[in-house]
Amino acid sequence: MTRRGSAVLELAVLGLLHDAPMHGYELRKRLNALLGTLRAFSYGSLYPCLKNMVADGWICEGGPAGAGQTPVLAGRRGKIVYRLTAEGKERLGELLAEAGPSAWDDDGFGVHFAFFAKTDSSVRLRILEGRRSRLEERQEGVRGTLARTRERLDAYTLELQRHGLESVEREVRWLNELIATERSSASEPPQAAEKPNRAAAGPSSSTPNQ
Amino acid sequence: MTRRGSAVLELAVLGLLHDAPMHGYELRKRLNALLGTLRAFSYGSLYPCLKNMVADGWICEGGPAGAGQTPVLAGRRGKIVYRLTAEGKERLGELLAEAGPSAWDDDGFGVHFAFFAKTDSSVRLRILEGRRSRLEERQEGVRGTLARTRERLDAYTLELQRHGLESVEREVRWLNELIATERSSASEPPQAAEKPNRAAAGPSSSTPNQ
DNA sequence: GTTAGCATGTAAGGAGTTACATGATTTT
DNA sequence: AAAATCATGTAACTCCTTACATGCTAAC
Repeated sequence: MTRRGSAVLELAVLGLLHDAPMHGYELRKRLNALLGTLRAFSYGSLYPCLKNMVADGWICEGGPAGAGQTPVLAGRRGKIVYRLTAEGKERLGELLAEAGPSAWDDDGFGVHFAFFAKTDSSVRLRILEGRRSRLEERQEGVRGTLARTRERLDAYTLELQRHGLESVEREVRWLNELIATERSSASEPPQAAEKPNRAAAGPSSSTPNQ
Repeated sequence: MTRRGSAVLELAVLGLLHDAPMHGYELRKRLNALLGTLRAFSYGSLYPCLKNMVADGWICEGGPAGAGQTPVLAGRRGKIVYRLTAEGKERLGELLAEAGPSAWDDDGFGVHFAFFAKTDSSVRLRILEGRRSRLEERQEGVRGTLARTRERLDAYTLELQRHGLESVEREVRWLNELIATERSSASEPPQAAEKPNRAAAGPSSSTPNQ
């Protein structure tokens, strides 16, 4: 159980490698595309994380699936293609089933949401609701201190608070819509989804990648 | 020039102590009230920062102003009231005159904005514009990778990207309004901004969201 | 054959939190 | 005087970035 960076990075890597084996460089691009405005990781955190995940047995070096061995391009320094191991898939399943606080906070929520297509409907709902109540708590806190100190604040500070609160309100409204959609379509994908998996039956998918 | 935490914390402390001398505990409350949803600091970063700032000469221990001496409540462990030194005021002035990248990024912008009442109008404008172009760059980047990878993304990931982009667009519109206000009132204080906005700037678009 | 871009890696350190340890003051 | 809260401080640890170092592969 070697220590590593955040659970965020671990989940993101597992989730991306679940779709297709990849090397680190490519992984980083997809990672930052996936997280968009939320976050960006550098190689300095990605590569050590990959090492640790290999040590933990979640992922391994080597080509797609059937041909078990490493390509062995000379002694060292070729591309290293990583893929999920069986334990890695299991681990991914555990992480995607997590609906506790770690999936509600600013760091965790985005990644969990990004992999909602791989997540059970009930878990999705609990994460959305957890996130919402987390935001509502924050709203309460800010509104409280704001009420207690409004008179001492200048116009700019006030405007900053106003904009901050409005952003949170906006996200709450967004969550409300998502929750409503999620509830109305009890187990369907949102509208045009295309990955109804989450059955985990077929191991050797053997995607002829690259 | 002892090392310390971010320039954010330094500026925030200087700005708050400029209004009134305070001890650390109180300072932290004001700090987190000031930054609202943006940020929250713990004692573990505040107290060491205060020490460093004393070492640098920006602040010193001791009561308000006229009565120069420390209250000296026994040998140790009473409240420690900090106040700005002359050098500290100078330093604050320098930091408030900063209109470069450090005042545009996610960390820096909020604090600089919070002290806009203490900032020159021209500097305010440059910071707002810098922040805006920073956000527009980010928009471009995300839109680009989104366009290149849209087909491979499921509905949830897409929704995440959409919401992220919309948040950025919203902040850009906010900045546009602020910039317009700033330009029209060349050197006046902002206005009694309670909630008179939503009509100030060019692009408007009246936000149809819900 | 040399520049440019792909690809992997690591050491140093910055920035901040958590958890703990302690003491002072107020409330009950 | 016990409990709660105010107040200060620090050591250990987490997480991530920057800056560097290296090598492979394609284009010109």
